[in-house]
Amino acid sequence: MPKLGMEPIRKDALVKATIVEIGRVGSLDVTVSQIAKRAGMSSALAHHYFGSKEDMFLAAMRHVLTLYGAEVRGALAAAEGPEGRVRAILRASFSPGNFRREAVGAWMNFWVLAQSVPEAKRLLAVYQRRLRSNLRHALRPLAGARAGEIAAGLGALIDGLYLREVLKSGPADGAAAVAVAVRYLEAELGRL
Amino acid sequence: MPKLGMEPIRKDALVKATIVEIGRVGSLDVTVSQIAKRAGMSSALAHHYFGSKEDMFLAAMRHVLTLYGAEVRGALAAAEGPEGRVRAILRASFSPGNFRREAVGAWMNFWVLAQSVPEAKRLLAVYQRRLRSNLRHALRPLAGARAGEIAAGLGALIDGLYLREVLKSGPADGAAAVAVAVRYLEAELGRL
DNA sequence: ATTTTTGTTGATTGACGAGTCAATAAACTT
DNA sequence: AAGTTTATTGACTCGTCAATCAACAAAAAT
Repeated sequence: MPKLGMEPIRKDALVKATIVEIGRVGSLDVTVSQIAKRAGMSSALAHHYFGSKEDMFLAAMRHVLTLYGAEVRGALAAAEGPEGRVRAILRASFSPGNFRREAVGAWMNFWVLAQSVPEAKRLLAVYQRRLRSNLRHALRPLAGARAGEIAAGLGALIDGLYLREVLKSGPADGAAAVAVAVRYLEAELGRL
Repeated sequence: MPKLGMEPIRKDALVKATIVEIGRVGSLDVTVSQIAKRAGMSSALAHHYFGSKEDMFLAAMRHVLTLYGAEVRGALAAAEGPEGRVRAILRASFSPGNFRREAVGAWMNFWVLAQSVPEAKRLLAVYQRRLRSNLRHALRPLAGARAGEIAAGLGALIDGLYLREVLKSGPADGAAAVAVAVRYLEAELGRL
């Protein structure tokens, strides 16, 4: 009994299912059938809405990046003062949501995807540039000419702390990650 | 014309070919045939020496970790003074060899492998513990009680800088990575 | 009322790939 | 010389999976 206007609903369900499955399996070795099943439809329908598995992956990646972008933007809007802005970015980057099994798995594997799929590489590069630009902008009033260098360090540190979480068996600890990043920031600002 | 004592030679060739292929393809989606071909033998022989593809991956991972460990140990032996030891670890971590396409690809994908293969996870955890222990030990005389925290940050930073290199199209720049890490160190030691 | 568009799936195709096996050959052992 | 161990591969099995297709159903348009 086909209701109309299913396309966006189906696509959305597929994108979310893709992320969950990648996180569950821990790699991109997920079949379209697995994803479709979790999204409550046949694999044929998945192929109908997305032309290929790769398109599904890319859509999932855009979704994760969009969520993250929105989180950062929201945190920035509510922040006050230069330092508040930097801390807002850090808090958004290490929010509990970003440390959920699926999110971390998704990021990790999108990195791998970027190795072989140019469009994935492009998307990641855009995200990295934006993150760094945000950091640099927020740091300018605090660190002047050194803002760029500090932003580079902070950006890498954020990614590195992500990686750490992957290896831990227990529940991820975003607070600890924030603490490390804030320490670095304080050190760079000469407040030790 | 089978010469005897081929086993170690074949295994070695396979391990190296595995790393190269993973780096070339950019994911773990390499076939045993590809690896075997690059190593100059049939896929059947690869299966003969390693029981399975997974065993091949694990052997390759051990190889990479062993190389890195040896590099760090060598650099430490030649270092003088506490700060020299920290810098030695950084230099070893960001040596040109570790930034070659294959090496970076290998590391990235071993991280993914660790998600689904417990033995891989164990190996990576051992490496991480050792790196951190080395850093902490070297930092103790410089930072006292804060050595642990700083080591945690530096360890994550090292991994994060790796990730950055993956996205860059041009040749990797180890020197820039070292510079960022050293900045972090200097900042934490309050020498800005 | 019938044609078109949208939604949906079971069944199928076609390719590919991990792992096995039988067979062959050269070296070592007795 | 006969037998054993090691090296090696082509051919094969068996499974999996992305992508396609034919067919069916319901809403919209004509």
